[in-house]
Amino acid sequence: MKNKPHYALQSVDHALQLAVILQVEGPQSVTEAARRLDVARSTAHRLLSMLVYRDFARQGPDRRYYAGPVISLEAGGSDHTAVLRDVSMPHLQVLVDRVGESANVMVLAGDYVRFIASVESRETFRVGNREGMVFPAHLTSGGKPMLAELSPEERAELYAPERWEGREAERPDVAALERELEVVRRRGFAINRDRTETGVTAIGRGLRVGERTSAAVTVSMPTVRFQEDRLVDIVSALALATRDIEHDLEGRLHAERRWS
Amino acid sequence: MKNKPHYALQSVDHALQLAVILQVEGPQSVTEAARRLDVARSTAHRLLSMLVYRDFARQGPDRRYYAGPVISLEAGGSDHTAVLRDVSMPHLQVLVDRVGESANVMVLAGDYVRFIASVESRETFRVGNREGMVFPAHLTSGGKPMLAELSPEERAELYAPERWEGREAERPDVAALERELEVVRRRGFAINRDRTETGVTAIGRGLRVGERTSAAVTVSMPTVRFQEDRLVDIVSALALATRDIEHDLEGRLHAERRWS
DNA sequence: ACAGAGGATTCTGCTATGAAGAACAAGCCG
DNA sequence: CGGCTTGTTCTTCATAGCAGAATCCTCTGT
Repeated sequence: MKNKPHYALQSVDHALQLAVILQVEGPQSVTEAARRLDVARSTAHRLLSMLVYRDFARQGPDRRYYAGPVISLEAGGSDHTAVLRDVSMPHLQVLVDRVGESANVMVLAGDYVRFIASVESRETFRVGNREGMVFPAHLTSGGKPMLAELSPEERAELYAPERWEGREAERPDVAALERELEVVRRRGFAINRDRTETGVTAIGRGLRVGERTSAAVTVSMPTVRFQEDRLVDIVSALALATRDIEHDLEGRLHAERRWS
Repeated sequence: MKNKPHYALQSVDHALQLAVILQVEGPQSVTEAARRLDVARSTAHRLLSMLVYRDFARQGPDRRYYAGPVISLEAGGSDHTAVLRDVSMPHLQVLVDRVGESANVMVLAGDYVRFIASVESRETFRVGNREGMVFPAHLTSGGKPMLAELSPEERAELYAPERWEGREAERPDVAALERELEVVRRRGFAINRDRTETGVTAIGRGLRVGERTSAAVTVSMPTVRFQEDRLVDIVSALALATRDIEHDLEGRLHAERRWS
C-alpha cells in the first residue's frame, strides 16, 4: 500500500480523494461526498467549490458535481504543451509590448480550451492571468479559430447532443456556430466582446502545430479600452506573433523526439 | 474571471494549482513549485507529497515532480467506468463471500491500471481498499491478462523506450514480459506473489468490455493465507464472477447510449 | 577525492485557517 | 402548499498547515 506522507495535509487529501471519486465513480451530490469522506456537508461543499474553481469539477443542472475538464480531458501531450508554452512566452511578451494589452496561448482539448501561457500587460486595469484555466471552446476568441479548422465531421462529433449530457444548457446552437465559424475562417481571426467575461474583449487567431491548428493566440483587454480603430493594429500584431511562434515551434519540434 | 469561492481553502487551492502547473508546464522541482505558488519550500514539499500519494504527481529520478497518472491518463469514459463499477459491485460481494478474500475490478489506462471497485473481506487481517489508486499494469495480476490480450503492436507502443522517458527504471524487460504474458494467455489467469506489495498475493482474470479485454477482476490476500490448494477454487470463482459481470454489463451497455 | 553550494526533506512551534454546527435557502414530493 | 431533505452560507474555535531552522542529499568544480 502506498504510504501516507509523514506530514499529510488532511484538507488536501480530502480534495484529491474527492476528485478521484468523481473521476472513477461519476457524479456525486454534496451529501454523498460528505458521507464518502466522512466530513460535514458544509466541509464537502467547500471542497467541491474549490474543485469547481480550479476546473477539477463542475456542477450539473441536477446540482450534482461531475468530474471537470482537468481530470476528464485527454491531457496527453504534456511535453508538447510544455514546449509550446516555452516557445510562445517571449513572443507573447513582444506582442504585449506592441499592443499594450494582455496576451495568451491556448490549446484545444475536447470541446474546451486550456490557457497554457499568459503575459499580462503593465496597465493597472487589465485582464489578469488565466494560466491553466479551462473555458468552452465555442465561447472564446481563441477556441473559434481552432474549431473553424476542424473538419465538419470532427465538429459534428464534438457537438453531438449525447456528448453534452448533463450540460445541455451549455451546448451551443450548432447551425449558428457553423455560420459564425465561417466568418472566422474568412476573416482569419475571431473577436469576442463580453462573451467569456463581462467587460472583456478578446481577439484571437489560430496557431498551427505541425499539420493542425490546435492552438491559438489571443489578445484581451477591458472592453472600455477597445476601439474599432485599434482592431487593424491588433490583428496585424497577432498575425506576426502567430507566424513567429509557428516558425520557432517548427524548429523545436524537429529537434524533439516525438511519439503519439 | 472565475470567482474565487467565498470560503476558499488556501491549502487545497495550492495543491490544485500545482497539479495544473504540472499538467500544463511539465516537471517542476520543489524550489520552482515553491516560487510559483509563493510558499515556503517545506510547504511545497508537503503539497507535492500529497499529490504523489494520491497519484496526481510522481517523482522522477531527477527528483523533479511530473504530472501523475490521474491527470495524464486518458480518463474519458467516466460514465463507462461508473457503469462497470456499478455492475461489478454485487458480483464482487458474491466473490468475496465465496472465497473469503478481498476482490477488485480495475481498468487499463495507458500502461497503468486503475482500481475502480473494491470489496474487502471481513477478515481482520486483509488487503485494504485501493479504489481510485493506480499501479503499473505489468506489475499487477489484473494488468497482465489485459496486456496479454492486446495486439503485439499495441504492446510494442505501450512499452516503447521513448514512452518511458523519465521513468526508465520502471520500464519492464519486454522480452521477459512477453514470455510471462504467453503463460497468462495460456492459463487464463495471472498470479502475483509479493509483486505490487510485500506480503500480498493476488490472482487476476481479464474481463471483456464490449470487444476488448479492457478490465480485470482480481482476488487479493495476505501471502501467509495463500496455499496452492486454494488456487483451483479461487480461479474457478473468478471465472464465474467474470462471466456474470460480462453478462450483466452486456445488458447494461445495450441499454446505454454510447459514443466514442 | 573532497569541499562547497544549492536543492530536497524533516521537524517544531505558533497562529491563521479549516472544521463542524447552526441557520437559512432551495428544491422535490406527496 | 407544507414538510422534508439537500444545498449553501456564516460564525466560532481548536488544530492543522505554515514558515523557518536544521539536517540530509546531490552535483559540480578544483
